[in-house]
Amino acid sequence: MNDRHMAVRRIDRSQESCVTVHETLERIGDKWTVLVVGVLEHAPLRYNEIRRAVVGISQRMLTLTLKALERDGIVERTVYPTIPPRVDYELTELGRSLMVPLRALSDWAIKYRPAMLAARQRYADKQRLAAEQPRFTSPK
Amino acid sequence: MNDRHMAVRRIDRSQESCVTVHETLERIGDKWTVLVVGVLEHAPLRYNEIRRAVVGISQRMLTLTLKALERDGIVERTVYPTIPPRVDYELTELGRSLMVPLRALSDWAIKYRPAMLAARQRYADKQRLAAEQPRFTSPK
DNA sequence: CTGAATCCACCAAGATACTG
DNA sequence: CAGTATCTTGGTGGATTCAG
Repeated sequence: MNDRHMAVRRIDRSQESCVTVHETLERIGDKWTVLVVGVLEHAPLRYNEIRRAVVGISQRMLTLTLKALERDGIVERTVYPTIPPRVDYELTELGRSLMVPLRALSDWAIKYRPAMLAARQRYADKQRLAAEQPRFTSPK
Repeated sequence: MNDRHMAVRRIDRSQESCVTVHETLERIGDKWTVLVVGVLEHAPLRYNEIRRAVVGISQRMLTLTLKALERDGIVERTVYPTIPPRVDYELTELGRSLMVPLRALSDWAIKYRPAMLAARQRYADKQRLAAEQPRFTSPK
């Protein structure tokens, strides 16, 4: 049994954790979640404060995102029954713990984004060349 | 100027890194990327080996995912011009560096998933109670 | 075996208007 | 101020077929 077979085997064992990451990413990998969590990192904010901080988010999406975050215990919702009503959102302990891997991802993104963009550029150039000079590679 | 104003101010400064995480998550937060990267962690694999390892992925999605990963320099594609053709995919150095924050996220997911599920359960119970016994909270 | 191409269903998400 | 409700749409992803 060669390396390849060993590797394919090993997939089964690591599949579990892969799926777990996948599920987590499906949860927080949507369009707005990390942005909302991000603005809540340093202090609790009110509904409209979040709305202003997360540029471009619609009311609907903010409400849905916050509700999902509340449901999963990432943020806590506090209602002050005043007039006008006031609702604060703040990260829970669980939410703050999420900031750790998020920061790791942030560090990676900041460090390697240039490399990614460079790779993308190289790929684009390669594609462009292949399209412009097909006679060199596929002399039909 | 109180804490809240300070916090709102600080958002501007941290906005940049938040957006960076957000962009990265939009890139790898899709349905299949992490799963594909996951199975490639330990060894290069051929197209159909990946297909079998990532249960449920369609040909189309695998091709699209691999192409995007190749474009961004996460995986490298090697063609062996044999008959039948053989194509190996393996993580690049950049791809392997991505495994680090991914593992951090994995650790978080494994550690706190129970807490998340528990929170979700509590939320569901709370909703159910509010729906079943509206007379206690909103005596219409 | 490794794709590319086409068609189609579904859903996330935006816009808008309304409410307590 | 803090949401809900409804409508609409662009894009993601699945199924299927064709090709080198």
